[in-house]
Amino acid sequence: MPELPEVETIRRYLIKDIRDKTIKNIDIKVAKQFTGRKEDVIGKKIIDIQRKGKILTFKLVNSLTRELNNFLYLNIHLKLTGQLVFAKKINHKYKTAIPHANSNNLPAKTTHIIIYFTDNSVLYFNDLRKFGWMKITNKPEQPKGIDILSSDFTLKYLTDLTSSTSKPIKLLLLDQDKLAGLGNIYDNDALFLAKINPLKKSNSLSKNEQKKLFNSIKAVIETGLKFNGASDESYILPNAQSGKYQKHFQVYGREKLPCLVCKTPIKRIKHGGRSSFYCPNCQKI
DNA sequence: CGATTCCCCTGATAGC
DNA sequence: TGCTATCAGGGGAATC
Repeated sequence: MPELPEVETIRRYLIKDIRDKTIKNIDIKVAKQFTGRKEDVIGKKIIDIQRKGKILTFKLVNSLTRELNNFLYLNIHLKLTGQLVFAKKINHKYKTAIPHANSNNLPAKTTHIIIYFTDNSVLYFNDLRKFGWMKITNKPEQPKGIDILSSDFTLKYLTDLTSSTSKPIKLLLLDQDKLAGLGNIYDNDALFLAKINPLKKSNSLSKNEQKKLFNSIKAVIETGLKFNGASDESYILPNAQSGKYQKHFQVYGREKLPCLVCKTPIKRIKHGGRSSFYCPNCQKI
C-alpha cells in the first residue's frame, strides 16, 4: 500500500520522466476515479510534481501562453492498490510482469486512467480495487497534518501531538490530518523500533518514549525510501520495478513469526478497523 | 469533540 | 468443481 516512502519514490522517478511534458489527452475508463473536467488540463504542461503525505500533485501551467500566475493542479491518491507506470511510447514492454496486470504490457484490465503526452509517451494509472483517484483543483489538495519529511516535523511537534489526546498511539499516527505520511506498514514498524505498544494511550508516553518514537518514525521512513518502498501487494515504481522494503519489515505482516529481537511470536490484533502487529515482549504497555 | 460503524472494491481463501 | 461467505485496508460519511 503506498505510504510516504512509496509515494515519494514515485515522485522522484516520475519527475524525471514527465517534467515539462504537455498533456495531449486523457482516457478515463472509470469515471468515478476522476474528478474535474479533463478538457481543463489538456494542452497544459507539467512543470513540477509535489507531494504531501500520500497525495501526489502535478503542477500544471498553460504551455502556450505561459500564464505563470495561473496554475492548475492534478492531484493523485493511490490508496491501497494504485499504480502509476510510465512508458516512452505505447506498447512498451516492461522487464517484469506488472502486479494484477498479468503481463509485461499496458494497458491492462486494471488500467482505469491513461494520460497521453504530446511526445507520445504515456502515464498509466492502474488500480485493482478502484479506491484511488485523480482530481483537478486550483490549489494543491493536501492533508492537514505535518509531512514527516518536512522540517516542521520536530520532536516538539510530536510531543505536543501525543500529549493532546488519549487515543491509542497507533491510531493517532495514522491520522493524516495530524501527521501526514504513515500508513499501516510504517506505523507498525516505527512503534516496534520505539518499543511502544500500539494500544498505549498517546498522552501516557514518557519523555524517552516520545523521543524514541520521533527517531523511529524518521528511521522507518528513511529506510523505506532507501529501498524504494515496499512492494507488498500492488505497489511498483513508475518503471514497473519492485521496491524492496518488504524484505525489511520489522513486524508488519509477520504474525506468528519470531520477533527479530527476542524471537517471541509477533501478535496481530485489530483495532480501529485495522490490523496491528507487535511483539508482546518488546512492546509492553 | 471523540469513538464507532459502514462503505467503496476485488482477489484470495475457507467452508460446504 | 463451483458456489457462497469472509476478509483486507485508506479515508470519507453517517451516527451516537
